[in-house]
Amino acid sequence: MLEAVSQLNTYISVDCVVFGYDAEKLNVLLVERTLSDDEPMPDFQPDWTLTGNHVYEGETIKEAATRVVFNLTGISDLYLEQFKTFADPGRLLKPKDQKWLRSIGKNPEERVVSIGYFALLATQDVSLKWMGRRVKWTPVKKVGQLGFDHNEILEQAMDALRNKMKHEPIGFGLLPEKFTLTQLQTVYEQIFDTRFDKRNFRKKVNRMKYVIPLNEKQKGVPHKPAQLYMFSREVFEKTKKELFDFVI
Amino acid sequence: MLEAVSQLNTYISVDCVVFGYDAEKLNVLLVERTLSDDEPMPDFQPDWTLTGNHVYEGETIKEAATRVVFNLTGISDLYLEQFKTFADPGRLLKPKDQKWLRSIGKNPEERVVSIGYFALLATQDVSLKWMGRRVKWTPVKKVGQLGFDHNEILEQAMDALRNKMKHEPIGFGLLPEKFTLTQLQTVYEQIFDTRFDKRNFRKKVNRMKYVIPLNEKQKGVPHKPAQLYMFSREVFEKTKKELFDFVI
DNA sequence: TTTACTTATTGTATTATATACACTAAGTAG
DNA sequence: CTACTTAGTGTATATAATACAATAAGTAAA
Repeated sequence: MLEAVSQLNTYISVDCVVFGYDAEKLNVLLVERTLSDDEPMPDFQPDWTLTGNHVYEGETIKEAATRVVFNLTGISDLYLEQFKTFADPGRLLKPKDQKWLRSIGKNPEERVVSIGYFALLATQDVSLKWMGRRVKWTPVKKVGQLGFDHNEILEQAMDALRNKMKHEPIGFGLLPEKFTLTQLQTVYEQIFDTRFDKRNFRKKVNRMKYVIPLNEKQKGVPHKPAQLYMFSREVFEKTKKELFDFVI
Repeated sequence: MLEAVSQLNTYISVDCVVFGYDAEKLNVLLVERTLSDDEPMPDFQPDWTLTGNHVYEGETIKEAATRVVFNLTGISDLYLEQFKTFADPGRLLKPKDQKWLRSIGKNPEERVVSIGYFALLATQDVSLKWMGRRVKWTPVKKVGQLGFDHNEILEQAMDALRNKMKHEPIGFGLLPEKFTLTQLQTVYEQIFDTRFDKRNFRKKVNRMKYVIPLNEKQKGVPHKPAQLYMFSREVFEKTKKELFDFVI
């Protein structure tokens, strides 16, 4: 991955909401926010934030987001989408945020624009990289109070994810390359917090010619093994219908 | 409208793609880019750009976008949506852009983040305000080369508009409050560059209980006057179906 | 080997929506 | 009253949505 030699821009950052699905639930990647060891600030309790960084001069914002995700996961080939930008005055004005900004030598008055990206992957494809700070998966439903305005950013990312998933075949980004139909159904049930009828769900998938059955079955399960499938974006692009599937 | 006393931030701007529909075609609001009169730069030919401005310190980015649109149109109650942010290095590096930036005393090296909004309105509801620069409606299909990276921004706005219109009832934002079904159909035909069957289109609209017939007909037309309708967002919110109208 | 257990897989009937297609109705203008 | 223009409507067929329950294919334990 690109290792920019140029300087970090101080007022443009990207925040990445990295969603990881683990066959049961949707998780989000968080990093611990601490002060550097030599900072004498005993009242600063470490807490958690989304992953993000400022952009290098000379780097595009998408490159910056890709770099952030790559540095933590080692993955660069994933679904990554810019969903919203956060630039309001007051977004970094909580006392704890101000304290942290000062501690790393930033001007806490400076207005920082943060461009939000969300990324999708299957947690089983990832081993988290230690980048000098603790990193963890947290179930989205159990995320507590985050640093900065990151709870807001996470919420907006969830909205964007749900919206996109309603109309584009991106749920596959949360599954391993080979998956079962039950796994696929469960992804949608988890994210939309609902249940579907199995037969009707499969009828629907059946019509989608880009969900392709493989000559392979699940292994190592203590019950009837399920058929494995893969997603083909190529077939999707070729077979998708245009229009009149729209709302007025 | 808010008249900020604070200073303009130099590196955060909003660009507004103001779409106006005029019963025939989709237009976009452009402003002329000139040098101030006392600038001795005879080789700078005026050209056109989208409408935009930097944000005031203390102002949210949505407020800034609302202000920009209000100042040109006098309208503040319209559909306005953040669709994408443009912050790549090199987006303002064309010689003409550099010349212009220098002429207004900006550092042309500074990296400027521009947050893109698009807005919808019916041109007949608007009388353009003279803000010291020429302003005009241009048919989207006839837009030539714009200043800065505004052709790129316009294209992305069109993409966002089409996408949103496929799944949300926002087409009404381009029509006057009372409209005919033919007008509604034409909006969609223009924007998606296609034709629909009149009977099928009306059957579809008929099922949408939030498109409400009024006790009123078109006036002053030299043929059978059409029934007028209105859109009710309230009814829409109450009657919209949840889920399973999704793509896997 | 048999039984219990678990998850995978499948079909039918009903209703709603999509699509293709052409004629009549209600105005104005001359 | 005739010509012109746009508004408004119905039917038949195919596809998709929805509600609903029994059988199949494995493993694990008796």
